[in-house]
Amino acid sequence: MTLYIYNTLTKKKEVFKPIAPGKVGIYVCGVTVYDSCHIGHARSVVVFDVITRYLRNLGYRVTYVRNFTDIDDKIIDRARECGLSTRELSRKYIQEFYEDMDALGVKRADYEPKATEHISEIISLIRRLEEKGLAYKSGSDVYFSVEMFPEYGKLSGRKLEDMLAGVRIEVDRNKRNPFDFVLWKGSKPGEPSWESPWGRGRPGWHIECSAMSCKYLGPQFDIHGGGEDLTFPHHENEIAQSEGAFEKRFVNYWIHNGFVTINQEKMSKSLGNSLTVKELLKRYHPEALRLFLLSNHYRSPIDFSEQNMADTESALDKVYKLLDRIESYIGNTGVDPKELPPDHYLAGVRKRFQEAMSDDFNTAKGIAVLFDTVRYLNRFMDGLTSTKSDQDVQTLVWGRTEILNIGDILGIMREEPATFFEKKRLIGLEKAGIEKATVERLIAERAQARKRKDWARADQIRDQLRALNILIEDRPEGTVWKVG
RNA sequence: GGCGGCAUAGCCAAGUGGUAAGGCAGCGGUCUGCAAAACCGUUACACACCGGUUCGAAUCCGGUUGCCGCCUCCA
Repeated sequence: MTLYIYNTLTKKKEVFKPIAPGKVGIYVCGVTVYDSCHIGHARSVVVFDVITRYLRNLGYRVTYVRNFTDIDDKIIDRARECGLSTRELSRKYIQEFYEDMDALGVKRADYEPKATEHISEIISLIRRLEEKGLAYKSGSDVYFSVEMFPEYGKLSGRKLEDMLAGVRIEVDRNKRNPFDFVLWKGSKPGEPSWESPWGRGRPGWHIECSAMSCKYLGPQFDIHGGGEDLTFPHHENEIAQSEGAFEKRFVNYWIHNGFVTINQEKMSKSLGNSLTVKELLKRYHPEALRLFLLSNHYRSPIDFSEQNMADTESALDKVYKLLDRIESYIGNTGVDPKELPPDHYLAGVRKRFQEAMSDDFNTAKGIAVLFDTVRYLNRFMDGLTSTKSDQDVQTLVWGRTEILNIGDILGIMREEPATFFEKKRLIGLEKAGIEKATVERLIAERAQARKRKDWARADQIRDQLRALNILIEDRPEGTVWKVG
């Protein structure tokens, strides 16, 4: 199936053609590790996790690189505040990043390079730029000269003249042009630094990505991603550095994800509305967060709100309920899904999902296919009679396989239904501050009342539970409950 | 000021030059001791507004309004 990708560079959806047939090299800008990850970081990481999963599902051999920026001004400032070394601080937040992203079911990248571990690559790249006349030393710093790179601005669609007209950058005397950016920054006493041909210092922000992407993917590769805010200046500068140094096209497809807003407001420290992943994981099932992040197209903004999360949770429950329903029907029949009955609807599911995902990774559309399938299977089960036929069981096994296959790509439906609902209950109890034993005692009591057909008492207990925000559901095999 | 994006039902959100996916919520029904869940049915004076192109546009073009992002560290 033809994969289309919207390319920020051309502002068009293009047919994806890898440089080497069957292989894809992808580099995504990771986080600067000076603070906890927020939901915006999570979106970017989850989106590119799904993109790489999907590329692999299509059969590509993917080399996925996602970096950590572990040295820069913010890290230095923050480390000073915390009384830690920059190394200690960045380690702490890298560990936290992994805790958060593991919980969200994000797979590790193939390479996760850190800037501080690639100083020599960075230095040799800067030297190369210097040799080509694209970089100059000024004071204790080394800058990239944007005027020496005629295509500067091609990614973000800006022209130097235009930008200069509305310049808001304070003029830096060290720079020849206000848009020149630092490649190597001389260090002040007490700052972390490395030896270099220009004296002790540290790399500028942009150069690490040029140096590390080249090391792991070569000077030219297929896909480069990141948040949309990175388009300018970061990615623009990466292009200038890499194409300036190697004189060939750096990246074929640029992918940028949109932002997360909180109740329609931009998330920012000054508004005090940033939501950390760690905090959110206490309130929501990780897969609900993940499904929420994938429910809009990756390039559109997505608004986080209690309401939107509640909707997403209900939607996710619906899929797990179906899986639960299927499992309790088929039991451990050990049916081999290879001997599948003809079912035209189920036969088309995979293709429809692929069509959605191949259209610029349209997860929202793909999720619609998932729910269509859920409805189909629920309807199918409604029509089942009490005599279990092999044919029916096989159809359900097939259906479940298709659901789980979609789940594999989106990174959801990773749990057994029973585990999922149990985890949700625990999160709910935690939020509501209720003991599990209390709930179970009341349900047992109600079961007794129901047994002797004391409906008044049974309903009274149900109301009591409802007051605690516990909702119950009587099934043939017993009563189940959840936190509302 | 420059560049770009978005405006679809109560809410969230896809999509297409030929007359609107999916989710949530609501209502009616089946089911249930009653509920819940699930399913069935139902819910858009037609897709911000005004022009234009077209046999036909919400989908293409131009303009207007509103919202947002980037241009400074930022996913």
